[in-house]
Amino acid sequence: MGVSLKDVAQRAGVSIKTVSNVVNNYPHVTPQMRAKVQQAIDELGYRPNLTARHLRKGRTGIIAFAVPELGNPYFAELAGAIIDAAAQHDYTVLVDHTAGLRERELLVCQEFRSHVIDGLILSPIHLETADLVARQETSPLVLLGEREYEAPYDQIAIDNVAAAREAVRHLVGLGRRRIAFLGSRTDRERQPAHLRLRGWREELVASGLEPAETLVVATDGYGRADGAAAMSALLDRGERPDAVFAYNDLIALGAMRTLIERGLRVPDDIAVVGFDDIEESRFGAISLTTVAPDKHAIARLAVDRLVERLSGRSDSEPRRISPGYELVVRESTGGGRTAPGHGRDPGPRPGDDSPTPPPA
Amino acid sequence: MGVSLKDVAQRAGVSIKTVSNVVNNYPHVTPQMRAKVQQAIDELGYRPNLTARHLRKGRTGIIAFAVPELGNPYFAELAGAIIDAAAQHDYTVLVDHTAGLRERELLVCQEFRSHVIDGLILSPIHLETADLVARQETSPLVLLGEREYEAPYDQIAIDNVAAAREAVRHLVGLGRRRIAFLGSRTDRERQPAHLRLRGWREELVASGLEPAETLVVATDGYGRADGAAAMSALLDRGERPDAVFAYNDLIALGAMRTLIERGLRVPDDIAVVGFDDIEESRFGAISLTTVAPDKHAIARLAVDRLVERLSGRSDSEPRRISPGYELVVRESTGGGRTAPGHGRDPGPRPGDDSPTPPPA
DNA sequence: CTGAAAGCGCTAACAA
DNA sequence: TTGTTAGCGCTTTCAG
Repeated sequence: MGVSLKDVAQRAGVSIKTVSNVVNNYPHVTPQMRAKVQQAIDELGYRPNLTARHLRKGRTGIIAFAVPELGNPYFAELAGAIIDAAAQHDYTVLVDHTAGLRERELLVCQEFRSHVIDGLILSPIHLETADLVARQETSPLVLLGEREYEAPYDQIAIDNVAAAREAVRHLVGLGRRRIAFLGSRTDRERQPAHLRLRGWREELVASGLEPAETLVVATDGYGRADGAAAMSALLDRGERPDAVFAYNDLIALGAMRTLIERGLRVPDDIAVVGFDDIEESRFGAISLTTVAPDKHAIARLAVDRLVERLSGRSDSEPRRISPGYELVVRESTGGGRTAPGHGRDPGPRPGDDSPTPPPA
Repeated sequence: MGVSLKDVAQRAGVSIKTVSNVVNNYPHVTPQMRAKVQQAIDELGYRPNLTARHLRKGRTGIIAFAVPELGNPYFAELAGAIIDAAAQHDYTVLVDHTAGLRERELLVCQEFRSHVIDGLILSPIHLETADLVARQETSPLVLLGEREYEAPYDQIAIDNVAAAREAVRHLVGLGRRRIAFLGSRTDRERQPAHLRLRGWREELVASGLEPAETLVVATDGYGRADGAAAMSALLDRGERPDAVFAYNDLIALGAMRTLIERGLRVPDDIAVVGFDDIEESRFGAISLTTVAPDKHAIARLAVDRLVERLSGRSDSEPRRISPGYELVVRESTGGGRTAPGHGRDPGPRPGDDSPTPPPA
């Protein structure tokens, strides 16, 4: 086995407590004592057993971040931001993915590494309010993502309806009239409130246009292939939209690929808007207009909220917090061909951080 | 504090051991005893404290995977594969990123979460052989990535030189003569063996072409913006390559973006080849020809190797293992416009799994 | 400023 | 089949 405090103490001829003091940088240790102990530590190659420390202290300094799919750049980018935000508070992040399976989402939020992770940030897809309400685990949980829950947990999400409406408004402003929505869900379970779809509907109505259900295409997943397939399906059944608003960037990118393959011009024939602002969207042959949630704000808010609860500094009511977002106009809707990654960072619009009626 | 075994035992009126037996599904427990205990567990909402279990057992079931940047889809995709592979062995993965900083790479491989992670899979960039040799930490380490080390650790990496040569050969076979390399490093430290660059050089020479150093462009990082900048720099200094081989897909994608912005046609004017086969490469307006390492094989091999050492089943010599790869020809080099994601999965070529001279 | 001892919650001998 | 008990390595009172 490894070298323990006891071994070091023996070697240095001091008590275990003294070694502990040195290891933990306890201030009141005489320099010569410190030196002596340090030497023993070095000689033996001692490294503290964090597991034991965790057991003793009742916390580990590890938080988990669970996403549907790491292969989706949005979540990968978000994970990176969360790792950084957590590091600022001396927390390490354990990233897991649920593969978009309800079962795994349940597992993660119920009994995942109990007592090993201090808290959890979860971006669910299939979880229902009831699942959350039935949650046994007592460690703090912060929810991310598009869905809203009536459960007593903090939720960090941009105003999806407003953002979707802004995207659609942009298309309408461009003179588009037949605007399709790609990425509605096909779950057999009751269709959850789809905020982005609702935004599409509301804005069309507000603009005096009819939200034609024939222009709504469901997808199985949220990837490029799903977007490509959805676009094909739409075209194949004879629909000719003049614009497409996709649930996310990947679906939008897949759809664009299909359009190009079929010889349709973007944005001339069909304009495309996505959602997420993954880096890829800035660099495609045709850069993508998209709703850009402020990922760093989301990460920071989620981690801050979690850490606050962890530190017992806050037992306030759970809140819904809305970080900022902005619509980034690029070539796929006729936006200027600005060099990607340059000259377009006005900063996201300020989010609404004010308390909202607690979800439960 | 939480509910412990003792609490449950008390409640059920049995000993602590009996509860432990139930929790661990120890077979020899009478059904009625099991039921009684289970009831107490449910009533109290008991969940085992894994930290205590870890301390007792000396292992945690957690392995770490450290990559330079999660924002790079290659690493995100690989992380997903590793999480899945680890789950098969009942291991959980803690993903961390080093932000491409040498300091963080050192930290991760030296004292990262000591005794909390059972082992580490690391994809380094800046680490030197000497760093590895000086490593104190005794937990198993498996290395991934392009660099080769003379250190006593398992290394999983495709044959980068051969793969690069195959990519260049493909371009030469297309009649290209002025083939640029994008993504050489600009580190102030001594330039490490750059296998892909070496492959470029070797293949050009073998083809009777001269590897013109003016066609090699260094980049600061490995992202799309770096690729775009490198391509711009090359064109700005008046070079007119007829093909580009990039260190990775992101650089290739960025370069393509620049070419399109400047009105150059891909592949007609300039053909482009990348490396990594990230999903994005299949779905761009112009799909990207690329070297596709077998990510799932890499993940599986890395995890298997680590788990083997963890279980003490193997204290064999560290090995270099080369998983398979394949060159996927797509539109950026004039490949047929096959629908993305379809009809092109002959499976990677078999890798060389035979033992090679141990790295140390 | 340093030492002795208790105990975090669990597992695994060993006993009964 | 179930109970008792001794630690895993650490932090933390409480004395000295």
